[in-house]
Amino acid sequence: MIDVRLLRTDLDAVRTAQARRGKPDVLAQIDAAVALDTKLRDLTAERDALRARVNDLSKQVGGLRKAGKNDEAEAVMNESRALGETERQLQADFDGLQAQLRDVMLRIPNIPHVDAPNGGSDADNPVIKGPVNMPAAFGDHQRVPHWETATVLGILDNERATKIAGAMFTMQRGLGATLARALCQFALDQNADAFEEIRPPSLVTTATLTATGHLPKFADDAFAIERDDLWTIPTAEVPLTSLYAGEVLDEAQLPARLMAYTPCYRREAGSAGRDTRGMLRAHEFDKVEILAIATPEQSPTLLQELVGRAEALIAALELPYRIIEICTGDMGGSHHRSFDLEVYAPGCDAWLEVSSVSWFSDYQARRADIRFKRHGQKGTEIANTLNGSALAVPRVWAAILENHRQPDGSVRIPEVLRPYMRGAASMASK
RNA sequence: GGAACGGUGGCAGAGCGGACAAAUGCACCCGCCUUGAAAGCGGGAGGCUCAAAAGGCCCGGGGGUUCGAAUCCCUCCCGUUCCGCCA
Repeated sequence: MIDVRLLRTDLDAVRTAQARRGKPDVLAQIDAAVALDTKLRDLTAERDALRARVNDLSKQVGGLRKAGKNDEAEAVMNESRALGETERQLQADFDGLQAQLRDVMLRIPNIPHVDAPNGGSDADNPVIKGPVNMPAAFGDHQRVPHWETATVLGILDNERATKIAGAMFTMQRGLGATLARALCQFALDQNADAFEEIRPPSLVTTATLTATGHLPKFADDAFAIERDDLWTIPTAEVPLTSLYAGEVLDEAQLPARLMAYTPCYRREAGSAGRDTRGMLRAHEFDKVEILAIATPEQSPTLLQELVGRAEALIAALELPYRIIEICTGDMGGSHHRSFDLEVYAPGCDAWLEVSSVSWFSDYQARRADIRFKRHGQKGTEIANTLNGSALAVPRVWAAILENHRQPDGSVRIPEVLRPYMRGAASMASK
């Protein structure tokens, strides 16, 4: 959520910034929020004055009773009783308005960072680095889609995954499964110097999924376990962001750096029929996420650090990549500023998004109620959150199969992964 | 799933219808004392809302009773222990 106070103090700035997203309905939501907020504040003043009166009368009753003046006490009680009726009515109105305001506020997106590039769609995302590791030319042996190579090598069995779980599920076998696990372990180990490893729940409550901004707007994208009122997580961002929800952290604890490997579940509603082959899109996949909870001042540096860490992993895997910045029209609703890391897959002839690193300013932290206290200062302040995929398995898995495919049809395993694959240097058909 | 007992400030823990934002201890901050520190003594300090003051709200969440609820009632959630089941 953005701070409601911004609507009162900097309405024009909010409008201008939100207009950069190019979503007309957002401006309408802002107007609605302003109207509700104004009414709510008037009502609050009215209700509080009434309450003050009731509180005062109640105290009088206590005093009169003790003094034995029961008749006078009775009169005051009657007056207070009458006011109580009005108070209850005002409170009911208040509750209704507040719920409406919250509902609108939850749907208003974050304010883009001043440096986020303007643009209307992903076509406008500028490439800010790369291509890196791009060979002058790819060999014919690399122009083979990973699903063909994987089938020949017997390391991917999506037909049986479909038999077991339905369309859009994948299943790796043998060294293919080992490779998926190796990528996760590698990503965790590479970031263990600065991040605490967490193994969080992958099923979460509605409140937790709301904190990150996935609800209420994107309910269709998540699997719901209705009987138990739980949701499957689309990313480890969800449980990690809420790890300190409702808590007040000491300034010295920041930045808190957390990382987690989790399975990720996405319904991919609206994507039926797209990327049906191979590993490019699935309902369930593995990912290692790195995340920071920080002060606003620490955030810009952390954002660069997270991008750098994601980049280092891809570079170590000897894959061609580039970094793009997400423009205002393509940015996620919770995002303040974000960058994507794309890997080139010669077999598919496509740039695959393998990592997305974002700064959420205080948008998620306000929803999750994560605050911190500065030394020597009164009060608390909303924290900032940032996160990024250190490594998302499926597309990296696919890119390895395509980039590292050898003329003889085998796939070379990058050096850095071999210790995680029982020393295997390549995957070849039997 | 069943039973019992709990959920109060950063932590521990009292309060169980009327001046309770809430005793006390620990931790914390500021003084005094001291060469410095500890101990001791004195003082301070919760969060949210409001531009601020006033006011209001917050004793797990929600609802109810009452002139008045941390305190009584209902309900949900969470925790601990025991039983059952189980990887």
